[in-house]
Amino acid sequence: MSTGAPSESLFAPTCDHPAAEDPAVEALVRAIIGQVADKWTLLILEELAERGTMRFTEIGRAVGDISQKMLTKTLRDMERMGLVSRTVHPVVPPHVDYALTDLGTSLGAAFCGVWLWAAENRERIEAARATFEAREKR
Amino acid sequence: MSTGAPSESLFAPTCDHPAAEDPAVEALVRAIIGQVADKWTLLILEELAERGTMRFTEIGRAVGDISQKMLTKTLRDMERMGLVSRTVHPVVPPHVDYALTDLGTSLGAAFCGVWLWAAENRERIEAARATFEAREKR
DNA sequence: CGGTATCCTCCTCGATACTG
DNA sequence: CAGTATCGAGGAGGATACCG
Repeated sequence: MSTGAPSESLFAPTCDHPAAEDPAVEALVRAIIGQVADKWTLLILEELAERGTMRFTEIGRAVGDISQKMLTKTLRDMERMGLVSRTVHPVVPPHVDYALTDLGTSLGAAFCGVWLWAAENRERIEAARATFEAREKR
Repeated sequence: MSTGAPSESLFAPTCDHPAAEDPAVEALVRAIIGQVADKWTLLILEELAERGTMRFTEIGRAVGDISQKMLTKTLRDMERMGLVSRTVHPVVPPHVDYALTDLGTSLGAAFCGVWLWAAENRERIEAARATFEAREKR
């Protein structure tokens, strides 16, 4: 922000290799991150974290430009991992509520550092990109 | 610097919506995360964070099962974003060194929270998956 | 309303071959 | 050693139509 030193003490200072000790664990962790770091997952996570319980189409509208297929798929995957809970109210017309579990909420908190990093360093990245493009042409 | 960042210092523990205030910023941040949360990017980031300066084939060997194409592409993308620096030593045979920039190092630190989350909650996720599969069958 | 099923289109990614 | 160029398979993801 005002001074340098962006976000050093948000979490553990260095975090050299959290799960790198066990290659099997690392592979699993990597797989988890791969699924969790999905565009739609992140967006849905955000919306649910902000608004609490939401209905299917409500999430679709909030996220904006997501197809029904991707919305269903992403919600299922999140449910499968235990990030969201799905509650069906047996009425007509159907009514299905989605909400973050504790696990989902904690994931949102974990991603906070990355969000802040991206927000803080957005201009730096754009500048780097411009520099790279310029150097590329020469 | 930042266009109208009113120093929102009320980013308390939970980090509800870091950049959600400005949709344009959020879109850019999302794009950044999308690129940064790539499987190979994460792995290369890890290796470079642990070992420091490395050469092209050295990174390839360390990461393990990455094709030359993906290694080149990912390193270029990371360089483009200013995450790594690329130094060519004009000798025969060619010698190219890669190292994390300050930005790259800070990204590694930011991702620390997610790594820890994934490592800590690995078993919980696997349990949730098992539960989901079981419920699916009924 | 909240899905599932089908088709179709990019676009990523790997394998292979070649080069300075 | 450190790439670039080309091809081809496969999966991600959108559009559309239909169902409980």
